[in-house]
Amino acid sequence: MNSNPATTTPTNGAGATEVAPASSPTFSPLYQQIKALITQGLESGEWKPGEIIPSEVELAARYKVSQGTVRKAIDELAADNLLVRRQGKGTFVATHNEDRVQFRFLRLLPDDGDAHPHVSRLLECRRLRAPAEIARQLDLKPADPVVLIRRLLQFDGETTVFDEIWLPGAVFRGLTAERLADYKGPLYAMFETEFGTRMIRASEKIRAVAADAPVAELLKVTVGFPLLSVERVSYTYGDRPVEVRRGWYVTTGYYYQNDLS
Amino acid sequence: MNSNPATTTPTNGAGATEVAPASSPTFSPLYQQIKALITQGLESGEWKPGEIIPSEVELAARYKVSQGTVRKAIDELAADNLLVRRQGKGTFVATHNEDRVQFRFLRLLPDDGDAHPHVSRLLECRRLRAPAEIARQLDLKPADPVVLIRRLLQFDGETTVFDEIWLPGAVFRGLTAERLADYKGPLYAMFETEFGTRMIRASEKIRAVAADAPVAELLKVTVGFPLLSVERVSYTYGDRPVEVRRGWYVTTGYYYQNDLS
DNA sequence: GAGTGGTCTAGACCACAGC
DNA sequence: CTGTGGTCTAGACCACTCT
Repeated sequence: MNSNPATTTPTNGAGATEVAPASSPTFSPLYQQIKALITQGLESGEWKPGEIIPSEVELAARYKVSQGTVRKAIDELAADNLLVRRQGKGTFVATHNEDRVQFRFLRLLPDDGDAHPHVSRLLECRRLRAPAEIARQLDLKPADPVVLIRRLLQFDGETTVFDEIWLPGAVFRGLTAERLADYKGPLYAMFETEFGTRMIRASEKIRAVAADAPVAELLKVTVGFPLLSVERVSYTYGDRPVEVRRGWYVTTGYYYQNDLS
Repeated sequence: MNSNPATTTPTNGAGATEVAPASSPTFSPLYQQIKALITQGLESGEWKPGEIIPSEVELAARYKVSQGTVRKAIDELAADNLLVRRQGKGTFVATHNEDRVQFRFLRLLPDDGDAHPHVSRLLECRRLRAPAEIARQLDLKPADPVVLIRRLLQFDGETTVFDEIWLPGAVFRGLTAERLADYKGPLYAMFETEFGTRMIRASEKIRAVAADAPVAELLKVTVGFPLLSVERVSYTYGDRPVEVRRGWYVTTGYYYQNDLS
């Protein structure tokens, strides 16, 4: 039938000319099945972030479909930011490392100019049992182990962001303050290279809140000062949540940039 | 050569088998030229919002290209939300009217549930000369005529949003408080059907600010209360700015939803 | 020159909507 | 049944990159 791409080859076309049998109630186009197969390869680690994947011709041969079908599958994966096409070179697995795609997840910009390297200052990194709300958002059982990271971000020397980051303990097993402090570059790059967990997408809830005493002191503002509250849940392959991040942003001189299209 | 799609037909292929001459320094794919031609048809009003455009076969014949090339052009226009494909029916010009695509531009959601019809209360609508900053953002000359709309939005009876909306006076010539009050439905739908100006995309700068006295009174909060400040510039065809909107949102019980992907 | 992705074509067939 | 968009194929050629 036309439903189970869990095997190595797509379900259509034992022969070459035969195409979608279709008419089944759960019809799925061939290229969607190919897309799922490629995603499996990404998820299983067959092709790692930054690496090149086989050429379209090779994949077409492997999956016994035409190059055009592979192309359409890759097109969608590239649109989803899972793959990156480079004409003349090949197709690569997207990575949080050597990319200026970090402005995809940190959208705080200065009122003037644009570029802004930031410095992270780690406050703590400890393991504890998940509070009920965090467990719910991470799809864990209550009291499952989690890692809590608290940190400050400075832009041009100004303390601008306070983050509380919650991660499932089972996935981030060897994560310690030392390893965090040693690592250069964005957190998501570390998660990807050190723990094999790649953030694919995120969903944010944004509010304006008044600074309470502890946060006010960290961000060097007065109690009651208006802060941008950003609550983010990040997802990896299969839409599995793997991070809850609660951020408090000082938005004097900086703003959160968003494009509606 | 391969550069001027301002004429009625694409620049490639006088014959049928001849394809892109290319090798020119300003190479542009055929489907991009088709895309530009279709966009012209949208902008000129040849096909109006909500209407159906010619079938792929027809367009292919008109432009003297293959159906596949037209298809790729339409695919991109649909991805940009300028067109909407409906299998079995045809391809339609996107519209702000009969669509639940209004949640694309108003992203305030209640903490529980999801749906939320809102009521608009018009405070004023008057014409004046553009302040320097507004003129700059709307790409007008200082002191050019503009329309200023001030209004409140209520969700479930709660006053949640105060908006100041600036529009170029030349485009919105007959816009009055009466017409605004009479019109049912979202503003962008009215702009589209009454003034032929369709909003395509928008860019927002979001901050947390303290309510000042006038805004606090309108939103029924205390002075200094944290509000979400949303400054939006909206664009129509050709990336021409046609609206500046400054909103103040009460985010207790509501949040601004954003997806990073 | 060889290999990669990118474009374009032509033709076949399928899924869906409306008559 | 007809017309629409949606899928799939096969082949040709172009643009880009590296050797």
